[in-house]
Amino acid sequence: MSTVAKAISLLDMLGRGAPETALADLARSAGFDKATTRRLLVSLIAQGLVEQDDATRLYRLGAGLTRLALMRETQFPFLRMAVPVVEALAAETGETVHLSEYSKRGLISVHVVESAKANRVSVPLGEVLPMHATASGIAFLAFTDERIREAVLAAPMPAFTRFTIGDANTLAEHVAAARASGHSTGTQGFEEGVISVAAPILGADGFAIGAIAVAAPRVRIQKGDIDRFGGSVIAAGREIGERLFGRLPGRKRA
Amino acid sequence: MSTVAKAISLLDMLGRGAPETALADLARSAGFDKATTRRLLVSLIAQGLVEQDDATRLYRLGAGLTRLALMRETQFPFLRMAVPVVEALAAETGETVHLSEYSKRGLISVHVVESAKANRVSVPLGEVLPMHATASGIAFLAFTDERIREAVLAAPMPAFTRFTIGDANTLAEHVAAARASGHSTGTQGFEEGVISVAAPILGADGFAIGAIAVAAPRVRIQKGDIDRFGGSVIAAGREIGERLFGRLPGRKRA
DNA sequence: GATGTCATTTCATTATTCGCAACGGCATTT
DNA sequence: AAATGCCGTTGCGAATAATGAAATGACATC
Repeated sequence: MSTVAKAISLLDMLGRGAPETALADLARSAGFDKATTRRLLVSLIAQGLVEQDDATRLYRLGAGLTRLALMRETQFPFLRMAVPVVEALAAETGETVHLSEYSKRGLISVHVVESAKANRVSVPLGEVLPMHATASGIAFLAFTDERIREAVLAAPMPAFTRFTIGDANTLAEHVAAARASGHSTGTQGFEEGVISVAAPILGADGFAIGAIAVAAPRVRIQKGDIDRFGGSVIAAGREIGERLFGRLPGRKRA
Repeated sequence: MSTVAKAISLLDMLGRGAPETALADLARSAGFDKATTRRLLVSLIAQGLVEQDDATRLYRLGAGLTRLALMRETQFPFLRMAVPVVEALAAETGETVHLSEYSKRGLISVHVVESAKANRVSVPLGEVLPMHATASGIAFLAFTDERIREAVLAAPMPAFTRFTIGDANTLAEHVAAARASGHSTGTQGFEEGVISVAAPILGADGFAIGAIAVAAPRVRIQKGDIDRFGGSVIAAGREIGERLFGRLPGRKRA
């Protein structure tokens, strides 16, 4: 494990739990020696990625992360382009809508608009969505590079509910159906009682870079709702792609 | 120089220039060997903080940064609490308003609402504002921990314009005036033709954690505008602090 | 006042990182 | 077509940075 990987894993741990963490807790859950952990934190503090409370000695994520994320957003305005579309879709459907972006680790939920209804689906920001267990993941897989798809199909598929897809064949069927129809459906695969409908967001090269999804409590879904949501998320996903890269991204750039 | 410091400096370079950078350029401007640079990038890619275009081999900042920044925002909702106040101040003043947060490197501008007027001040997101050359920096210094203030007063003060404050005595005077009045004024110290008025945002311990500022073209500022803006930014800064930490943070936590 | 926990520092050992050099791919130039 | 130059990538011995055990001091609890 490289030193930078260790340092970044500390950032992950700082992000996971409470807003602030003690050195000993961090060292314990990371599995590093206390001295090692502290040296890594000192390096991260010097770069502004971590801050330490002067009084309590507790560590927390630093503003340097916000800075880097803003610089990325300036270079590639994913949120600026996508958020209005997400809001519109949420208004149209009245259900929770969430937007996710591909990363090595999985799909990262980067924006959420929750339904105004009392019984609604909640999605934490920054959460990593598993590819095999969510509508967003399946929609993404259906339109991504073959190597990524094969890697996910070959990887283990942890079960989150008793409905989670657990084998490569079933997953491949769902992916094929999504590629054919342009949208995917997730039925309680990640959380019980939740049904989602998702569509991919395509990049300049025609491969998926993320997904947009409508998520609603199962009890509220009527016959026809899924098809209606499907058409809406497809349109929304396509509009985001067009706003980011211009009109009509085809399979493979010209 | 620690390995993690090198890796993070690469993230900085990726954020600075064009949206995508080649390995050779990165190695050159960072001063690392090509092999070293690449190994660091590979580590960063594995963690999702950097992405590489499969076709062009160019590197760019990755979605993992957005994830970490969102997790931080979840733990400490600075933007969620502050943005509405920034918007309100922008609406009230009709000028550009920007919000910044303290970091080891300087004040990071984390949100900007630009004036609707044609002649307006523009502030790039993620930019690091120098403490000695901006109204925000002086407002921050006036209400920060003594050690941070002394460190800035002792540090070199690069000149950005012919109006930039260049010596510790002058800066200390401005800071003292800001502490007395509750707000600061920046007169073309960072960019010519721009006047800013700023107030601190105080944390739970009574020390500054950031600043909020109104920035307008010098030619539009009338007599009385500065005092009017001063009162408004003080109120806005205080409201952000209250929204974040509850009512009435005094000097030093009880 | 004793005990336990915590953050921080030190130091010899070890493992990781480093930079040189070489290779193959690709484009432009001769 | 051959040659040149630049690029990204990889291998290997040398150099350096990271490591973990242990010691220290501060703090709170018992």
